[in-house]
Amino acid sequence: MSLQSHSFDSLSENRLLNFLTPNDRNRLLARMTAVSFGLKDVLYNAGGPMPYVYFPRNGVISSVTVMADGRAAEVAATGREGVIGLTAYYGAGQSPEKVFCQIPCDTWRLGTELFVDEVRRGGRLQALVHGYTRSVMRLVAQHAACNCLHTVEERFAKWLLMSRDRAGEEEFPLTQEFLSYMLGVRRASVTLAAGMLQKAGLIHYRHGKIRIINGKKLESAACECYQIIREEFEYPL
Amino acid sequence: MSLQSHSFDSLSENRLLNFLTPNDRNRLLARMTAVSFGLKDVLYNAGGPMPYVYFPRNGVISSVTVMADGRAAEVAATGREGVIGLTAYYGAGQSPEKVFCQIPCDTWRLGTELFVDEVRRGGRLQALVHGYTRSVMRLVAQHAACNCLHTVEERFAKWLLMSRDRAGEEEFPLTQEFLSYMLGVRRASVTLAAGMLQKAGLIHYRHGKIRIINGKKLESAACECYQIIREEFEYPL
DNA sequence: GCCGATTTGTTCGTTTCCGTACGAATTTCG
DNA sequence: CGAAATTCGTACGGAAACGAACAAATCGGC
Repeated sequence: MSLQSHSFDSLSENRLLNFLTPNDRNRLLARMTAVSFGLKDVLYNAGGPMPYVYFPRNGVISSVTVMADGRAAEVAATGREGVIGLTAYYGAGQSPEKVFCQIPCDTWRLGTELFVDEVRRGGRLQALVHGYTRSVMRLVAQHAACNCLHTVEERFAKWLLMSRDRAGEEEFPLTQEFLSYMLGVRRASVTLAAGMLQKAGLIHYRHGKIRIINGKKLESAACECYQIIREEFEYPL
Repeated sequence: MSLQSHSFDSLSENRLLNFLTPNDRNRLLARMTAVSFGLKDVLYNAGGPMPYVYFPRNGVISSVTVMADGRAAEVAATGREGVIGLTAYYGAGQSPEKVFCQIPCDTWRLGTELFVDEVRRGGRLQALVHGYTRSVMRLVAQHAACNCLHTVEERFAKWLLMSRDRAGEEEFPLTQEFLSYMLGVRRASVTLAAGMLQKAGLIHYRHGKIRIINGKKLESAACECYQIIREEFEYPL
């Protein structure tokens, strides 16, 4: 994690912040700090405190539910369309999930209490946060059903496409070990699925990096959940 | 679905409403109608309108995500601890899920716009709704991971216990066909799991009715997710 | 360019669950 | 009471994924 100084740009690269009026946005930015995260840097531990909320400007942040035996599954991925620490606004004292950096990213960091106060003021920020809440609930619900009903290969493709959309990149760092943790399956199952998709020419990967070759066909390989989620997050105001 | 007249009792049998001040509660009750639902009655269709919200007084309401091929999986069960139609407050024009009656119940029905206006006033109702939102997000996230990581038998036991807590009954109507729809698995898989639990003396079932015989042991048969969710909603033992 | 660490490929037997099908038991209703 | 409908038991082959282990490929640092 690294801190940087910043000038008060008109746009913030975060969708929620960008929908604010320039006045509101600048007031918030004045209280924020630019913070960057590297691969696997932890923002919150499960059951740990949430002193800050974060507005990603790029990259992807993952939230995973961890079971008692250490196994885990991702419940949400957040990019520049959202904010990390939403549940604090709804009264959570500790993070219910482990939250960490999946694709290296830059964020705006804001003290949690400041965030809560700002949202409570109402206005457009509150409307945005409420709309985002609705989208997150839909996302998690769709994942829940998806995890019951769809194969590893379909979920693998869905996951890649979602990461691409959020990061805005066709290539990003990703090990199969890591992804098996996200999907809640064996690493060998990921190898199998990855091999199929690579043979079909949809992706290319190699020692910790993966690249999407044919996004259109990859969408066909993914389950319907991907489209549903993508549409959910294309909310205008 | 049936409508009944009602007198303005001081308590409503719904946990959210009961936490309100008597004044607030009575103001809401004055605008509500008592509505009862029978098995499989539909409150909202997926993509359909949400003209009313409902505060259950007993029984259980299920929300399921339905896929294009008709298969489905439950993402939430709601009893007297919550409210149906929460997402309307967060700006949803249509229900993202199919919502229907799982265990026959009586509810208080309130016009959606009235509900939204009341919550927007702030005060204790808003605090309760926000806290409930947090709990629901946790519930759905836990289900999402659970669906990846736990067996049908574990999830079966979890489901029974959650239904019992919400309905406040040890016995309720339930067909295996119905449950297979909830769990997103084959009916034959449910038969297998049910047979195991019955042989072990934890439950007894017969032609559409199921009874919990040994709740304590059933908790051991369930995955850890059950306890986590129960604590989240602070159900009494 | 070599070495250790990381990442990926592959194998084995096993378990869980699937899709399908059909018969038996139970309940409902005319 | 008898017929129809619902619900449950079970069986089959097959697919998907598991847990574990080991070998091969690739990369980064020296």
